[in-house]
Parts: sequence; C-alpha cells; structure tokens
Amino acid sequence: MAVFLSTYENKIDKKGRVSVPASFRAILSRQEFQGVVIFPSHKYPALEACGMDRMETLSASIDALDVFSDAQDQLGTAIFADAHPVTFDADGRVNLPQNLAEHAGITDKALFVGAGPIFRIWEPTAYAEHKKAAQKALKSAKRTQVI
Amino acid sequence: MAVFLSTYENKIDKKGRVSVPASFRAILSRQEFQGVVIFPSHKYPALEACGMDRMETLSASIDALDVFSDAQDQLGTAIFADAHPVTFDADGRVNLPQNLAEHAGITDKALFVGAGPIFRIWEPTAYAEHKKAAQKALKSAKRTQVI
DNA sequence: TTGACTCCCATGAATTCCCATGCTATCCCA
DNA sequence: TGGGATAGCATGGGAATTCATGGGAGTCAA
Repeated sequence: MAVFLSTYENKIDKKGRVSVPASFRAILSRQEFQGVVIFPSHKYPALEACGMDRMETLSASIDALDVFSDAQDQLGTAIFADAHPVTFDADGRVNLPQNLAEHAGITDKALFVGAGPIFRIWEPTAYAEHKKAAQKALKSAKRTQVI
Repeated sequence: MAVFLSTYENKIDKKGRVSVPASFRAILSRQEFQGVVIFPSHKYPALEACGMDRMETLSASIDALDVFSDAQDQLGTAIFADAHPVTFDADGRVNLPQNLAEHAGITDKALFVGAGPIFRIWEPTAYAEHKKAAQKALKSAKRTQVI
C-alpha cells in the first residue's frame, strides 16, 4: 500500500516541467504506468495526484454501482473527466497541464504534499494559509493527538 | 506489536546524522521499509517516530473513508504532510530533517525515549525539564506506582 | 515553419555509501 | 575467576551516487 509522506517544494521550468519528489516516485515505481494521475481538488485550490492503480480501483468501484445511478454519473464527471495522466521523463519530471496549474494558481513553484494514499500539489503560499487554518480547526476540536 | 523501551542519548554529526539506538532498530528490522517515520509531536516540543507499518495502517483507514470527507483532509494535513520517512544507512543512522530538528530545539544531541508503540526524540535538557514536571504532577496525584 | 512535446546530456548541490576508529560489553578458555 | 580475544555499536570522514534543474537537439502534428 502506497503512503505519500512529507512535503517538497520544486520549481517549474519554462517548459512547464516539474520534478516529482524522488521519494514519491519510488512509491510508484512498482506500477506498470510510469507516471501519476493528476486531477483538480474539489475542496481546495490545489491538485490531487495518485498512481494509476488507484484510478483503476476507483473505476472498478464505480462500475459496481448501478449503470444509470446519479452517483456513478457524478463520480465519473467529477474525477475522470478532469484527470490527466502524465508520464515521467528520464529524470522523473512530468508536464503539468496548463488548465490544472491554473486551477491551483501554480506558476513557477509547486509544493508536493503527502496525504497518505494520495498527494496534493499546491501553490506554496496558498498551502501555508490552508495549513494555518487547518491547524486552528484541529486545535479548536481539542484533538491534540491523532495517533 | 512493537514496544520501544528505555532512553538513549546520541550525537548528531555535522552532516545531520544520528544513530538510531540498536535496540530500536532491532524492533523495526522485520519491516520492509528499513527506516523510521518521524513527525512533530502535537503535545510536546519533541519529535515522534514509528515504523512505516503504523503509517500504512493509518493510510488504509483513511482510504476507507469517503474520498471527499473532511476527516481525510484534516488527518492528512495534520500527519502525513509533516511526517518524514528516513532510511537507515549501513550503520543504522538516519538524517534528521532540519525543520523537524528545529521543532524540537535539537542541535547536537538527541535523546531517544521509548514510549511503547512509538518513541520520541527530545533535546536532552528539554526532556529533563519535562520529566521533572511530569513526576511532580504524578506525585501530586498521589500515584507513585503505576503497575 | 511554428509550437508542443520528448529524449538526452550537463551541472552543482545534497545525500548516501563505504571504510576506519575507538569504546564497551560479551564471550571463551585456561 | 582472571584476562585476553571477539563482536557489537556509536561516531567520523572521504568518495561515489542521486537528485533537482537547466538547456540543446530531435520528433511529430497542425
């Protein structure tokens, strides 16, 4: 089971390439598809990414739903339509699709944030604000220790 | 089930490396990931560490939640983003990430404190004060013996 | 041709690998 | 039981490798 941990800030060059952190690549290296699937987060001005295996699992679970159900339609529309598979080049970089970068407000720097089964890609300052708010929320919920 | 016991004080060299106590390593040696996961403690000015298995369990439980749930996001933000996986070198040392060392005020010495399923890493003098305060609290509660 | 994309190579910095040292605890054998 | 041999461990440093990043050249389609 893949677990994405830690955060890494990488630059985006003029060609729109970013290095995916080596530790993230190591997690995905066992998979057949050498790359990641990126799609916009529906809650935040950020992107979410995972390996192809997770997409396949998701696809299978949706397939099990009723063919004409709203649930299937919504999930399919929500994720698959906007998801971009991007492959690693020889140096472990991917091309960040333009419209996805815009969704997250990303221009020249990308923050890769581990989130367990997936990871997120943020514009660095946007993430700083989000983290601040999240910590505040956790504190007010009096959950000082999660583990 | 892993049980970390006792305390050990080790030096940090100029490269930022520390030897993880051999007895702690022995506990983790059966796992696939040869290293530990370190993350800031939310309760103390210290670090906490555990094996990758613990992270995988956590990740799996989050994975079972709804993809868009708040719970997933808060947990992910709170833990995975700040957790650093560090691998042992051939001599059982790990690289202590700079920002984590700062969180605990650690510069040249690290105190490894067994805490059952996890262990903590303290700046030695900070731990001494913490222990003093904790014992005082125990005394006032008239609990001199736990078992 | 022009632009978008891929493949390949170069570079500097950071990290990891590997070997050496000295200390300590353990073992072994007379 | 003494005392030397042995193995495990923390620590130090140099060498080699990995990694993020930049840019050139080749490929394909419009």
